[in-house]
Order: sequence, then C-alpha cells, then structure tokens
Amino acid sequence: MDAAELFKALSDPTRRTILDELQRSDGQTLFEICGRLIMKHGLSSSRQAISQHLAVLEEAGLVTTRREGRYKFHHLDTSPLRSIVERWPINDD
Amino acid sequence: MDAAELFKALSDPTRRTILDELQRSDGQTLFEICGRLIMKHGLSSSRQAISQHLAVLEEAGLVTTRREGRYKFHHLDTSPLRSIVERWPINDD
DNA sequence: TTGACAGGCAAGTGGTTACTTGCATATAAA
DNA sequence: TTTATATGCAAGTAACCACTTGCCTGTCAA
Repeated sequence: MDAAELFKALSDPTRRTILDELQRSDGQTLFEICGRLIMKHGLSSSRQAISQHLAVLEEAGLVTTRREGRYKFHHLDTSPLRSIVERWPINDD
Repeated sequence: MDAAELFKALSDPTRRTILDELQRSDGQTLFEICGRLIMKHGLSSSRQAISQHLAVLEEAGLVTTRREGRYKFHHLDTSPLRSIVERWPINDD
C-alpha cells in the first residue's frame, strides 16, 4: 500500500529470496521457508529472522497469510509492484 | 544492472523524489535538483547529500550523466525497473 | 494431561547508511 | 589572473535495521 513500506521490503536480499521461493512454491509455512532458504539458497537465517522478514513483506502487501490450526501459510502477491511501473513508466531501449 | 544496487537505490525516499523530479524535468544539474527538492518537495537536503544520492542512483543505472563544461546533467533511465516485473510477474487482480 | 510442534513478542547488539563537515578540483566569468 | 561557480572527495557522526536471545502462547498428538 505505502510506497515506503514497499521499497523497504524489497531492499533486503533475504526478503527478495523469500519472494523467489514463494513464487516457486506458493503457500509455504515459516518452517518450510526456513528449510528451503538454508538448503537450496545457502542462507543461514534463524527462524526469528525469517519471521521478521515475512512480517515486513506482509506489511508491504507482497505476502498474504492464511491460518489453519497451528500452521500459517504464506502467499505471494505481486500486485503492489504495479505501483512502481505506474510511477516511473519503463522506457523503450 | 545489479539487483542489490537497484533496490538499494530505490529504498530511500529522497532518491525516489529525485527520480520523480527528473521525470518531471529531465537533464537537470545538481544545483537545479537541490533547488527543486527544497522549494517544491519541502526537503532540506544539503548539496553533498543530494550528490551522494545521485551517485547511488547512477550506480543502479537509474540515472545517467552527461558532462558539459562545469555542468553535469542528470537523466532518468527507467529501464532497470523492467528487471523487477520480469523477476516477479504482476498478478491480475 | 503431558509433551512436541508451529509460531509470536520484545529487548539488546552490531553493522550499515544517510548526513554533515571541511577541503580540493575544474570551468568560466570579470 | 583573480574570483565565483559547479562539482568531487573523504573522514566522522548519528540513526536505522537485521539479527540474536530468551521467553511466551496456541495447537495437536500420545
């Protein structure tokens, strides 16, 4: 929603990797994301660190969540990115 | 070119305002940009601060420069933004 | 009910970064 | 040649941010 929160969310490389991972497989839980980041992306981030990153992404509207029992599933929403190309239309090369 | 530099450049509100200002009027000098930011956008940034912001934007490829004598003109280039929507295609609402 | 599992909250810490300050370089006008 | 103009460089400072640490809440299985 807010431009500041959107760009702040995108400014961190770990958060961008989380978006990549959710794009590959949408609807993952916190623990699933942690495992994938360590295994495949070679990142050694703690559960708390990833949790805080997901909160930032959710504030920016890039990630939505869905609760089911003790599980919380995370979904990618790329629609806030539209505001970027609307603000600065992309030139032809 | 590099994703880290691109998102880092976009993460600062003053730098985003500079992009807005260059979109309004392309090819401004450092002093012109300083004046506009103070006058119209209500920002009280020093010349050195703006100069450093422009260097970050130039490293990210969002601003190109052209020297003419003691003047240096700054031009907006939005093409690096294409990599964002290519990395995370925008969903339909 | 007890234990394991999934996640949340909050204070403290280290590194990054935006900004200032002071000086330097280069071009153009007087 | 002086002087003003336009910009560049580099060290120091203060605020911000990612991360850790420790403890707490809620859910489900045994």
